[in-house]
Amino acid sequence: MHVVIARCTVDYDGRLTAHLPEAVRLLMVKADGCVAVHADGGAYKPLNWMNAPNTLTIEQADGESAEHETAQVWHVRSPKGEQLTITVHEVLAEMDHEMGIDPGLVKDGVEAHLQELLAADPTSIDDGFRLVRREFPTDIGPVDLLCRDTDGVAVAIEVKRRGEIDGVEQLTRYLDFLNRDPMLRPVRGVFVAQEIKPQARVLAEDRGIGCVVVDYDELRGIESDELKLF
Amino acid sequence: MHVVIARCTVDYDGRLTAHLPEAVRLLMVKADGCVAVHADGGAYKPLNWMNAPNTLTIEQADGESAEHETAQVWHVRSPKGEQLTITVHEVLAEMDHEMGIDPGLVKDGVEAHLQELLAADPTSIDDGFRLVRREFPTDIGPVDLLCRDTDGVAVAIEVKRRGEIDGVEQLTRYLDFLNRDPMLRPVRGVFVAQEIKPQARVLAEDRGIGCVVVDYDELRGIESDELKLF
DNA sequence: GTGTACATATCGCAT
DNA sequence: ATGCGATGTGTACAC
Repeated sequence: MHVVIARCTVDYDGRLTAHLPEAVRLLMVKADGCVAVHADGGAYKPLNWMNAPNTLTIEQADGESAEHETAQVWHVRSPKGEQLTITVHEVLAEMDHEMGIDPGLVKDGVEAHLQELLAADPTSIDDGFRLVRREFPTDIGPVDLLCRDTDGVAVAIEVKRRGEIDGVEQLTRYLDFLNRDPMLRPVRGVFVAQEIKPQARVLAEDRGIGCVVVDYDELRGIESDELKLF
Repeated sequence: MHVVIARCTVDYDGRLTAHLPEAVRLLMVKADGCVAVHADGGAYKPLNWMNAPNTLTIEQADGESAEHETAQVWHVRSPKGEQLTITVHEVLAEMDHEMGIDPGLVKDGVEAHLQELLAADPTSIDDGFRLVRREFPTDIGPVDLLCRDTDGVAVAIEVKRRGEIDGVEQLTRYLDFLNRDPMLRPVRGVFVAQEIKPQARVLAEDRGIGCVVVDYDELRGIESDELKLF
């Protein structure tokens, strides 16, 4: 990892073109060759960047350039033809350090957990729901949960952390395919999420898809309560 | 901007919980208070982070902690109740620098520009197109452009930098809703992008949606040519 | 403030 | 490679 604080101007030409006028910024070059230009604010996203793989060549200023206060020009090029040019006018601080490979991150609390909890107790979606299968396969991908309701009617369930329009589209596609299967037909749909956006709800209801909002912590509570009973 | 390279362990508890085992990483604290933990690879996204606003308190190790090799514990807390805890075992390098406010980024070539250019001259999509409205509202969100063709028929236009299947789905939804309005019906659709992926084109054509590929530089050229006429 | 769509999104997985 | 889904998405813009 190489870190430089420098007064610089930056130009990117690739998927779009962008220009950064002269200012003091942090330049970060990682071991895999990716480069990021950070301002002193604005969350974690850099102003400009180039992902690996790419090649970095640093052109030292010759005499004439030095007159124009240019110390270095960094050329970062990717195989796809993207290009980032950093003109370094002045280096204010610098740091270099070996870091080794990171052991990586352990996460908890994402959609998979929500799906597990609902699979363990589908009645938390609607009374009498019985699980047929998790990740029920269709030609266009697996449905999160397939259940049957009290009347024995098949119910396809799409689980999301945040319910937005895309999720309704996804469930609609699954329903289209599931309803071609004479063994399953008719299949109705239920959209389950911790939060459902109004426009997603409009679209879902317009298509006869039910909407259920669930609480992750509450589900986890119910789950642990039920475990206590055994 | 404060930058530290340190052997550390990291725990995040907020929208999810996550843990990073001990390793050498770069810690970045920006002037606005946001904090990022970077590994020496993996593009520009940090392993963990906390966006502004938040408060950072650094707890120096007391004697007992020092026995366990802990030098500092950083507590980052956001008003939303998210929390990032960085246990610093050893500081390997450090850097601190004032950078001032960044003058900001000038971008060119994003969808908004494309939409502006097309709104200014819809005939670059098809001869005789007249603009009715940009961001024409529907119950499920705004359509990029609504035009009328030479026959006075309404045309909904979805603009994308890169035309993929999602964009066709989006336009299809708008068309479904627009075609319920007796004042507009019938509404046809045109999908406009700098590049249209083959599968997106197949889907669009299957649904009777037209596809138009436009060249950004050329549009800008036409635009400046027309400006010259005035 | 809320809600929606865009992003040089990134990232991972399956085909 | 391409498509598709998830992300602690983040961010700007409209209502």
